[in-house]
Amino acid sequence: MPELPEVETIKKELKKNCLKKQINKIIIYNNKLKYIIPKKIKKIKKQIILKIKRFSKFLIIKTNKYYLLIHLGMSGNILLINKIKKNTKHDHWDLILNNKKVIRYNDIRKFGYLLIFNSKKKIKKIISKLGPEPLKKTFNSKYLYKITKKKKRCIHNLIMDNKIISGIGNIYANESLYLSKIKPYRKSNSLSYQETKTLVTNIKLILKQALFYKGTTIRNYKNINNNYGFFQNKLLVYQKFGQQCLFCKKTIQKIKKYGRNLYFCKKCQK
DNA sequence: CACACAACCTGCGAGC
DNA sequence: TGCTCGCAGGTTGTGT
Repeated sequence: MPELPEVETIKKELKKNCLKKQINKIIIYNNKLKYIIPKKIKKIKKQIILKIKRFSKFLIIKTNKYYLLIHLGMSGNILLINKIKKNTKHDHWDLILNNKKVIRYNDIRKFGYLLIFNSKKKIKKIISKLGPEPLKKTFNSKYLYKITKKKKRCIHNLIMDNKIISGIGNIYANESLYLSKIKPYRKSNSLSYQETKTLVTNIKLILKQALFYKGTTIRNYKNINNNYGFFQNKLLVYQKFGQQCLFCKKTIQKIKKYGRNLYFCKKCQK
C-alpha cells in the first residue's frame, strides 16, 4: 500500500495528535507480522512521544529512551481512535496514550512490522542502506544520471529500488514515467541526460501532488482518521489499461515485468 | 555483482 | 451461488 505520500500523510496527522503524549501501554493482539515484535517493546510503557519522523516508507517514533520503527508493508494501516475499542480482525497492536487516544495498527497481509531500538545508531544504520529521499535536493538529475548510466536494468525497476531512491512504489513509478514520456521497460543506461532530468522533475511533481491529495487509495489505504486519500482520482496511467491515453488517445498498455504491472502509452512514451 | 523472480499473506473481483 | 484463479501499494532472499 503505502508509498511515500501515504506515510507522510500519516506522519503529519500523528504529529498533530500524539506529540508529548505518554504511552500508557502497548497491547499486542496478533504478533504474526513480517518480523516478530521484540519482547523489549514492553519497555515503551510510560515513555513520552518526543518526535515523529518519516524516512522513506518508515515511520519513526522517538521517545525518551527508545525509537520505534514502523513499516506498513503492503496493507498496513495506522488509525487514531478516540477510546479503547475492541480489536477487530487484522488488528495487530495498540499504543494506548494518556490522552485516551489509541494508535492502532491493522495489517491484512502482514507484511508490515514494528521494531524497537534504544539507539539512534541502529536506526541510522537501517536508513543508511537506503537511497536519498526523492523530494530532497540530494535526489537530482546529476545523481540519477550517474546511476542510470551504470545500470542496465529497466528504468521502472531502478526507480523503485529503495537503495537508489527511497519511497517510490509502483503507482508513482508508473505515473512519473508516463509524464516523462519514457517507456517503463527501457534500459536505464539508454536514457539521455535530458530524459533523466525530466524524470527527476516529474517524480518530485507527482509525489508533491499525491501529498497534496493525501495519498492514493487503491484498496485499503486510509489515513489515521479513517479517511481515504484522493490521488487515485488524479492518476493518469496506473490501472488505466484499455483506456485512452490523455495525450494521443491511443490505448494504454499493460505488461507484467518482474512481478509488477507496467502501464504505459506505446506512442507517447519513447 | 547485478539482475529477475518467487515468496511472504489475505481478500477481492473476474470468469466459469 | 460458489468455486478457482490471478492479482494487489513492499521487501527480502534465492537462483542464474
